[in-house]
Amino acid sequence: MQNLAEIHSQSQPTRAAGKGVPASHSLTGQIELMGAPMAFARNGEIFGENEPADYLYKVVSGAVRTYKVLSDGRRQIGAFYWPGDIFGLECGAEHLCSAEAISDSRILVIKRSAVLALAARDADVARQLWTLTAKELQRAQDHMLLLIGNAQERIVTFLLDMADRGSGGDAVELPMSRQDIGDYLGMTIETVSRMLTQLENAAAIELPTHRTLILRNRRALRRLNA
Amino acid sequence: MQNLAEIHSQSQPTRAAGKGVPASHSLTGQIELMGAPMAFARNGEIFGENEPADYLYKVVSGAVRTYKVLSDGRRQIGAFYWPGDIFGLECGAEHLCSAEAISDSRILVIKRSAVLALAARDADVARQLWTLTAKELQRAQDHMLLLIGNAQERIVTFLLDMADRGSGGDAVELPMSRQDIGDYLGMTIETVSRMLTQLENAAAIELPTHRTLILRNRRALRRLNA
DNA sequence: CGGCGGCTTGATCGGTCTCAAGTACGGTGG
DNA sequence: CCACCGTACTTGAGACCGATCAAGCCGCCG
Repeated sequence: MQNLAEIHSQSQPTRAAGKGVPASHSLTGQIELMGAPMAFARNGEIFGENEPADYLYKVVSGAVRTYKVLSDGRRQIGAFYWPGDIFGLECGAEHLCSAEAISDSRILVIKRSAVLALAARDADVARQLWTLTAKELQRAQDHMLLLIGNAQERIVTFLLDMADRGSGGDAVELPMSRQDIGDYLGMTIETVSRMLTQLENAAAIELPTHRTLILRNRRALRRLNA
Repeated sequence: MQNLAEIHSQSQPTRAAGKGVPASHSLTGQIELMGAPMAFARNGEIFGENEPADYLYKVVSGAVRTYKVLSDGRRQIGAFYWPGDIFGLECGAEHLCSAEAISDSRILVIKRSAVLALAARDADVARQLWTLTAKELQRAQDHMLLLIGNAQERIVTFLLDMADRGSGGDAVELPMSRQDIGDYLGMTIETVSRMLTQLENAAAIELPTHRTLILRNRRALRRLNA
């Protein structure tokens, strides 16, 4: 039910983009016409590290995590993707990380070869592939800055990020587990939990459900964020 | 003196590439013809964060660091660049980090507008701009993985990296200070120093000079690295 | 109602930072 | 060539933060 609602709210702007497309979104528009929607169950693998990167992906509904697993078993989550986000785009022939659905998701699956062929003819499309990768780079660099802060700074930055990417209001649905958050921020679930409790006690946030976050004092959060 | 020698050893392969250019290096070849060499003194600023990204850069001799400074004064070094490396390439209009010469350096300075114009006409050049950014992304992701390890793992990975990028032998010149290393690895200079001493005591490395590193036991290092 | 998985809370341990001296090195001038 | 100085680096002691290990709690689903 919830998924169906999400599909509607997401696919409508998509169709609109397919008609009156601003130049800067032509890749998104043209690409989507080449894509086939697919359903992935919660925790289902979308692609694995070192697999051939024959496709790229766009989230229609649900949410996705990309990650690498280190030799000692630790898992580092590289990014979370929301409806509208494109992921799995590689310049080389293989995926550099794995991707899984965080919740039941619908994903547009797009043939890479078709996109590359288009890019070879259309400089505009080529530039947008480059732009997408540059955005990923910027995201990775911001993520690096996150990892050098202390636990509180990491959590606060993360929560503000989540809120910015959500509906815009103060209530945010967190589709990922505490383990996911920990693996994204480079800390244990215990520390994640403690920091959340601490922020709740400080009246900066509220957690009516484990997966529901309400920002109560953005100003205070931004101050802690420094 | 040393600089002149470096310029020679570096500029020769460059000239060779300008003549019989493999397709996959055409950007490097064509771009260099558009560049003007410039000298930067040790610690000299090459560009600053948020400045217009009108140029991109290629190290001829010396070494370069890119970094961001956080509001609380901490500095995070994003990458080190050696002769042959290209840096400062942005997809957007502004630089996202600052860049400084680590030692006295000669840098090829290339007009971005010329490169972009070329890319708009030549799909091959466009693809190589994309490839360069994708390489940066991969580097940033590896750097993230570095930051989640403990101090010993970070140092060991760093040293092995340095050795790989050096002449290939076991002796490596480290042009950067302990502070640079610390800001790259997200730790204090004291911890950097302690880890180096510890590795030296374990006979894994040797530090005849503060800036000279000799790997004595790569196997042991790789094991610590895990 | 029972059981399981995900989350929280508590106590302790260890690693890294911080603060504070001490030391070696490179450059400069006598 | 040596003495001097300043900077960069090393070493040490103590505090603090987050990891670890171990219970306990909550919500969910059968």
